[in-house]
Amino acid sequence: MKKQIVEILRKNQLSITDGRKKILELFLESDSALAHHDIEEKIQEKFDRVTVYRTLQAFMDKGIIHTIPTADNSIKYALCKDDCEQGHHHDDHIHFVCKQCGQTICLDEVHVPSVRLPQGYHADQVEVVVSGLCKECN
Amino acid sequence: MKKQIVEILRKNQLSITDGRKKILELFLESDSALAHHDIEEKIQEKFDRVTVYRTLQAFMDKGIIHTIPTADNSIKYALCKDDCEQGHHHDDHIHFVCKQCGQTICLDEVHVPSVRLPQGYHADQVEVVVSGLCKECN
DNA sequence: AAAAAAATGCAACTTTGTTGCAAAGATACC
DNA sequence: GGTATCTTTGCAACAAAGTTGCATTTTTTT
Ligand SMILES: [Mn+2]
Ligand SMILES: [Mn+2]
Ligand SMILES: [Zn+2]
Ligand SMILES: [Zn+2]
Repeated sequence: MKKQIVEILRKNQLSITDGRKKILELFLESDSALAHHDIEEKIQEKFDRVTVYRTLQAFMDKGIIHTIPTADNSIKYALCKDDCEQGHHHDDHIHFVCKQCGQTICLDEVHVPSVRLPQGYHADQVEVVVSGLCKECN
Repeated sequence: MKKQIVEILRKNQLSITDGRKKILELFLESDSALAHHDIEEKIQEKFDRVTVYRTLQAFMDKGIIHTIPTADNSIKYALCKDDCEQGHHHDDHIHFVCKQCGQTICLDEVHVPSVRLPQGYHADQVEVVVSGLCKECN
């Protein structure tokens, strides 16, 4: 695990720091997406709030994590499983938000459906967020 | 128009106040979704920030407007065209965000596709947000 | 027109996010 | 390993966004 973490950081040309290792570990351990707030809560050692922001930004830039849109002003972040790179994400899976337990989950095996847009529109990216009851809560 | 505004408020059992009339007018006039911030900008008369929050909340509760999730912490709001009521929204259309002009648009004529979830999951609601180039910017 | 009910504005506060800069830490090179 | 260089961190100070209680104003009801 520790090995894998350093591996990922190195592969992405990020210097290996305690904060980055810890936050990346959090993502690797978690099976649901994390908001900035969740990260600050879950980290026992305290890293400055600003560091967490900057780390998330760095991970985003490198294509290590991706965002999941929400309607409550609390962007969620999750590991990219696919081959995302520096500046280009290719996460084409859908996301699930459980109304019971509140967890946000990447359903990597469910690909985003293709949507037919009206004449003139050009789609770059399709985000699908399904809410309801998850496997556990159902 | 003025007539329609009062009509909508009355139908939803909201008392007719200047703030609500003005904000509802804004939504009726706009062809793109509005964030809280946009509303404060567009209103010339100044209503207190808190009033705007409370108005949006009231409109949401009544099913007059619906939210559109974003990945940048700026929830967008738009009029419900369908038959949304007190507590139950039935907006099953997709949303489009233009990367050029930044506008968020309800594509009322494009229904959300059905997604097949893994065993055990139960979907209540499907949100689809497509981003790319809009009709105008393409 | 008066009474009752509801919405507003204000103040005070909390939470969230941003920026510049000095200190600390990581990497590269010898 | 030891040192120079480059990067990251924490802190402070700030800005923006969101919440709550309460007195005043406005709207609705009678
Ligand atoms: Mn995902
Ligand atoms: Mn819509
Ligand atoms: Zn659940
Ligand atoms: Zn556009």
